[in-house]
Amino acid sequence: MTVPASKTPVWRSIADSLKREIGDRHYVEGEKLPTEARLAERFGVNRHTVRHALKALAEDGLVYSRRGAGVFVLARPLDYPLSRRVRFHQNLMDAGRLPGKTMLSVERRAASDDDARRLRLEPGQLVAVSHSLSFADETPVALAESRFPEARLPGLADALREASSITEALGSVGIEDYTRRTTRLTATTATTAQALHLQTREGAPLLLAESLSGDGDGMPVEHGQTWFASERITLTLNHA
Amino acid sequence: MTVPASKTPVWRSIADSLKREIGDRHYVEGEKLPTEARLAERFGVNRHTVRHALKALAEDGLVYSRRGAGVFVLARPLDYPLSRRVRFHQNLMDAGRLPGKTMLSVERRAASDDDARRLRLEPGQLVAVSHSLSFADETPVALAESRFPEARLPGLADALREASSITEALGSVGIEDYTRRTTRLTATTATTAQALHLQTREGAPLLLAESLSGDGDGMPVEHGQTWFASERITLTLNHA
DNA sequence: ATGTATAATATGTCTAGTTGTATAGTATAC
DNA sequence: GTATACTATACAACTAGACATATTATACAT
Repeated sequence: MTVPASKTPVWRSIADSLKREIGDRHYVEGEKLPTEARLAERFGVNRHTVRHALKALAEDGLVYSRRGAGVFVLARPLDYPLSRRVRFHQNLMDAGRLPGKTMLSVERRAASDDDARRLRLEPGQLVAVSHSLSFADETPVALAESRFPEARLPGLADALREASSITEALGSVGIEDYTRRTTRLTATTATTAQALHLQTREGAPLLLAESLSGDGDGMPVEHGQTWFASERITLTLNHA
Repeated sequence: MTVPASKTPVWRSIADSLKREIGDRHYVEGEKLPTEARLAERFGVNRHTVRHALKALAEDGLVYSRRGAGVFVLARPLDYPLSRRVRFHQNLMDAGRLPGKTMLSVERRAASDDDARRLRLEPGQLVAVSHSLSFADETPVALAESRFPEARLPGLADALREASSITEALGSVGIEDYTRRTTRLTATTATTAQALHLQTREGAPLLLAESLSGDGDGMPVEHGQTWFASERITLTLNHA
């Protein structure tokens, strides 16, 4: 259900943060750290909490303080927490176009009010719903649920079941050209089921892209949600 | 001592009561609720029962609590368009929200290898580093850490400290026009410190946008990371 | 230049109050 | 029996403000 609550006190994470910065030479030996008040502002905590963190650093012999003057760097830590950013650097431009895609299921069902509004159908008309899993080099990176206006594009559900790609399936029902209209991005955490598919842990950060695609005339042809395993993938936008 | 046998638990009716009061603007955005102890007194229950009710409100995103400080009222979610020319203030005002930004800290320090590569400096040259927090109607929505090539734009750190916006600060050192070159999007979960700033819980989903902006000639002027409180904001891409 | 008074900053200490968490216990409903 | 709802107590973690004390920066007189 919930992410295992790490019970690291705030002051400790602040201490680690400063330790890392000293280790990375953001502050050099002899240099004065920002004042307690500024650090408190920066970390969004009370001055006393910062003092607690600084006390820990002082006890480690990393800094020392002089009343009225400031806090100064004494030495670098022998070892400090490694910087995060150990990431898979997978570049992809367009959400949902990845090599390696497995169709998990394709169903036909009546459009919900929401589906109908987005796909410009009447509630109750048929929509094709597909669930799919995308891979990059055998590793699952994205889980998608897409809805198509089956009522307007009869035979699409069957085509989706047989075709090897969405583009191909759409082509077989007469849509030669479809483009993404909008994408809305948020972050979520993985449910149990999502974690299973994406081979990650429950509560892992996921990037959720909700998209709407249309044909050349702007008529919607697909509306769906794609969950990316954020630890394995990065969406890159080139504002060219 | 006799409690009337009702089907709904006491904590739920307390939650409903508070919910109604917040809805009725009895308590406004950002305002602090009475302490748990006082609420317990007022409703004639144990503090833990009040806590149970407050937990429900927090899960609905209505309130947020800070240990040692109190419980505060939050605001509603909103949409945030991502485009080449990122103008936070304009976007929020278009959405009918009152934008705000507070500079948490501005420092100058030596560029790390990573900073240097991205900003096209030599390692060790000066970079200006700012931490800032953006608001919509008093509710924090984004936390940012930005790095600027101070070596190439002397005086920028001071300008950032005084100016009311990044655009203004860059303008004062001769950068009239800057645009976003790339944005990389991932999802993460909130660390303790991030949760504090964004007034959310530890482990809450965050949308992380890493961006690189350049001037008219393509020379980098800013490189930074922005963490969006995903429960309060959605990034929207218009593939126009 | 040098010394001095003064204001502004910065850290040190103290008191009080608030939320977070852990543990234990009681009554009631199913 | 065993959850569920609630009470009771204690302590940890953090905030908030006030004030003392040490240091630095500034202005000014000499």
